[in-house]
Amino acid sequence: MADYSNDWDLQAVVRSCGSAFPDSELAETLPPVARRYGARPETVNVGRAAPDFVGKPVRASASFYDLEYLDLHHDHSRAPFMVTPSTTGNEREVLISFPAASTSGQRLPKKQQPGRKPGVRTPRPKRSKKSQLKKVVCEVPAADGGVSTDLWAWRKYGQKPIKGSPYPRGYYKCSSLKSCMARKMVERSPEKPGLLVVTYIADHCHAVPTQLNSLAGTTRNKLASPDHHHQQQAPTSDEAAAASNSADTCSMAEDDSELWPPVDIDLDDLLGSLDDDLDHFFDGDNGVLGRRLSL
DNA sequence: CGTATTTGACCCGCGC
DNA sequence: GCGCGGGTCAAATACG
Repeated sequence: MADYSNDWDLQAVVRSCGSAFPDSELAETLPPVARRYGARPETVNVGRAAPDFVGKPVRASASFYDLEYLDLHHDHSRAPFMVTPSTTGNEREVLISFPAASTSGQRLPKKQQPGRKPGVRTPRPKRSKKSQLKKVVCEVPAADGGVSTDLWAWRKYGQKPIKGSPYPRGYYKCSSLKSCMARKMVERSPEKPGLLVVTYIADHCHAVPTQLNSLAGTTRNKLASPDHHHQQQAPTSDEAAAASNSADTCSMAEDDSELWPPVDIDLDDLLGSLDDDLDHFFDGDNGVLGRRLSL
């Protein structure tokens, strides 16, 4: 079956980045997989654009920063990222980078260690070949307010230290739909600690959730507690948390106060203004986008 | 009580 | 074939 049938979200990411360039430049910059997005008229993706949020730290009760939010069709000079083919040479991989990195916020600490009893283990289905997975790699500023975050609801399912990198990598899967295979990995760039490297893998098999974290009832939006500031943890854990929270959508949980400047915006307010913006957007000369909204 | 996060254990692909 | 390293699972725990 066409394994690209659910590509649209990844393509959306690429599309978003692509607009940072003049079309001609984009055509030269992107590998085939990145240029292919235009050929999907049936897509249901709503490319929300939120130019006002680019580079602007915002705090919300859930994630709203998708690359989709970045304004890709208006002001190129404001587009905070660049798209380049992955250095791996893999056609299925695209590197999206956000040059304007800022310093990372410090995250807090956590408590003790849960664990898992050795032994019992259920058999798991065979893993698909890694090399066959579609990947979109984004580099985003670590602490500028989460330009990198997206509309999807993610649930963290793992974290691993990566050889050669002082920073651990966080693993997230889409929590909107249990059957959704979309995943992402978030790690801090060893060369540029101010950058987070976000790798999107697989596709969402559903539309952007109108209610983020639909499976979750709660988004752990812990309030900052004084204790948090006194507890210190291993740097790698802090970094991981910072990375996760900065680039993740729904896990911007504990103590964002250190990570997020004191700008408080409710998601509803945010989306409300966004909707206005979108109405504008779709009513304008963007017939293409309008057509893409074919739900 | 339900859900998210943490984190050690386990699984598996890949290079040698 | 073996070992390494990355990716995933799932129990324990935190939190609303």
